[in-house]
Amino acid sequence: MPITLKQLSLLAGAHPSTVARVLHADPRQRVSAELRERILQLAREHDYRPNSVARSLRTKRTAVFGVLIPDIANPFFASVLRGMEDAAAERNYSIILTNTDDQPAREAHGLAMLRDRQVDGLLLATARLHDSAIEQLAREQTPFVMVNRHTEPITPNAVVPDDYAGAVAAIEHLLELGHRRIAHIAGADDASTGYLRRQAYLDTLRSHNADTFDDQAALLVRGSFREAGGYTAMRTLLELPDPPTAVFAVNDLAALGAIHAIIEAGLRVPEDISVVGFNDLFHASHMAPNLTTVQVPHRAMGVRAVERLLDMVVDGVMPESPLLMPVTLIVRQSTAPAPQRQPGASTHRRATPAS
Amino acid sequence: MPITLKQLSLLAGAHPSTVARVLHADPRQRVSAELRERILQLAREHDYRPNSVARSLRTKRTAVFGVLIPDIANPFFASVLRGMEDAAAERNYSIILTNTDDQPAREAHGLAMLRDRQVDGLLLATARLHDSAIEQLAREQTPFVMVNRHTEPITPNAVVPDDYAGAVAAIEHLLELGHRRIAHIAGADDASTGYLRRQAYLDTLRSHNADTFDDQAALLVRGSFREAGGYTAMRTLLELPDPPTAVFAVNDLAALGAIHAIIEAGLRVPEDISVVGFNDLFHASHMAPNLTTVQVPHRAMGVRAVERLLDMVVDGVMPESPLLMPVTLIVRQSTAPAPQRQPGASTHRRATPAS
DNA sequence: CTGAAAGCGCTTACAG
DNA sequence: CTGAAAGCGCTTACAG
Repeated sequence: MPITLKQLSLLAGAHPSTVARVLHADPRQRVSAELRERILQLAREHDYRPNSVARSLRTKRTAVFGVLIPDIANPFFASVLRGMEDAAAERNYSIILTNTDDQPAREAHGLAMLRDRQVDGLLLATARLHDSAIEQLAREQTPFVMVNRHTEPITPNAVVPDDYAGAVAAIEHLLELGHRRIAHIAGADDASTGYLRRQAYLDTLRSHNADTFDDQAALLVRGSFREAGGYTAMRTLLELPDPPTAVFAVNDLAALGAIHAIIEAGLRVPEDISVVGFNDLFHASHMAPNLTTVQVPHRAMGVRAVERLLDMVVDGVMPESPLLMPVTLIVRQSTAPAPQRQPGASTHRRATPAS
Repeated sequence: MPITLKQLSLLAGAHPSTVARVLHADPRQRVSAELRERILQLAREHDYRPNSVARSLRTKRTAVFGVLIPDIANPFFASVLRGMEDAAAERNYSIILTNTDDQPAREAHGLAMLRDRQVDGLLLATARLHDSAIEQLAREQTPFVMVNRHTEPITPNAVVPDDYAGAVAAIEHLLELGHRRIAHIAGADDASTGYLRRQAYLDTLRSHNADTFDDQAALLVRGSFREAGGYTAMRTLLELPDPPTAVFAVNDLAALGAIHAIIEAGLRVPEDISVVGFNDLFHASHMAPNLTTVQVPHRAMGVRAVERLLDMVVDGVMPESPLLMPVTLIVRQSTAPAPQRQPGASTHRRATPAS
């Protein structure tokens, strides 16, 4: 059992309030040097540590932030969380984690639990473009920051990748390689990431080929943010009479699934089909082949989100505008010049064994 | 501002203690049906939710577990944490996360912070074989469970992979493939994982070749649990006059680094050198080549650890013996029969281009 | 069946 | 310079 303030004050022969003042190094304190020394000495001897729960009840501050994340086992979110925890620890804040699996019921449950625990603010990596739970938080003036995804229209308390610019860079890279049949494996379009990357895809292709481009005919397939979605979407694309020579996947996991489908169909990446991902997951550089992708500064995004939340909660400073984290196209081995299509050549040709 | 119990009791025209009893569905409660209904109704209307901080101060229970993890950005620990959070949420417990980067100072700081927050128990993924911080916790009777690593000798509050059996399976697999020069890239030997996997390596080779085996001459190199360590260790091995034909790495990250070094040297995996990892990381199956590895049930390990801690803290049930999670050798593409060594053939030969 | 009170361990405005 | 008191929002043993 750790020692309490009261016990300490008994030992020191001083009133608890005096002890508290000394321990807080209250600037207005004017305690005699001798008494202060005695108190400090005893606190050290008995390793006195204030009970945060009691302090929180009194001060109405917990120094805890609640985090809602779809799935911490997804390495992207793990990096973001690492950044959050580092930035929080720096200011003696702690992080309580809740996984939601993108299920509104789990989100609601997590939010309620976090509020019951009186967290000082929330970090949400779960925003949908129209998100009633988040609108509710805004109405209640609960301090929160959105990370990675934002609601529509974007608000100053958002810290997100520059999805649009990243997707434009990816598509332009493919165009420069000579690709003309460029597909997009889209994510959920109720998430800003999925929506913006898809929009950038459509806009870039349209502006590049204003005369003939037709949104309806675009090689746009709904996938998901996960591997299985990328796999299924790619199979759909491969069955087209005239399949794409390049694919921009909404993220690295979907790209991974797409590559599986391509290889399974006996085609090669990048010789037959180029693939670009998004995020630059921990292992994007270890995949077969190494993935060309749009790098998002995951960890820094977590850091910045917490810094903004601390500004709001501790310093009362509201952000003026959303923070778009800069992204970078990293060209690796999964993209190559468009193959020369021989008219009439089978698009389902087997990869010729190299030997 | 959420409503408090006191405000609610005013509205109900009943005493706070009565309201509390109704809300807790106290079995011994014998409140008139009418009053109970009125209170319940008002609580619903005003969305009354008890303040956990106040409750915790009173009950001396926070329903929070503290977690010490080396690095949540490591996908292995991310999976473990996911399991922990799932199992905790099931019982309305929350998780506060602290990253330590395996630095004792950060561990001490994290532990102090978690204790100040009055967590009900600790989940430690940071144990060293001789760990004074953990010995201290044991002395103080703080409830805690060790995950993935344990102190020496192993105690009942440990939930760890069956490291020894997994490593034996890996080595036997290589022996069956005809390998005789089998190296080990070891991890830190002050961690049970590193220590046991190394011991299993030595024991298995020794028993397989009792006459000629010499511990001192074993192809044992100190690496680390991270990629860079595997890379450096492999380079050392490749410079030997008679390099190994197979390598058992202490974990998948080290295996990844080793594969880099092998490929960089112009050799092939598995044709020239077989590689086995440990853990089966999320991306072990996506690496080039797909990694043969010992699968550890990461998520389940987190779940079981929390269940044990809940048993201890909530139900007062102490575990009788440590829990060794079963592991499985997964044979993929990074292992193959030992190459036929031609006497005098250069071991640093370039891979012959396949075409 | 319900009320009144104590108290968890702090912090802080109020006195003197 | 330091003490005495109130109170954060609960829970629970004690009365009646």
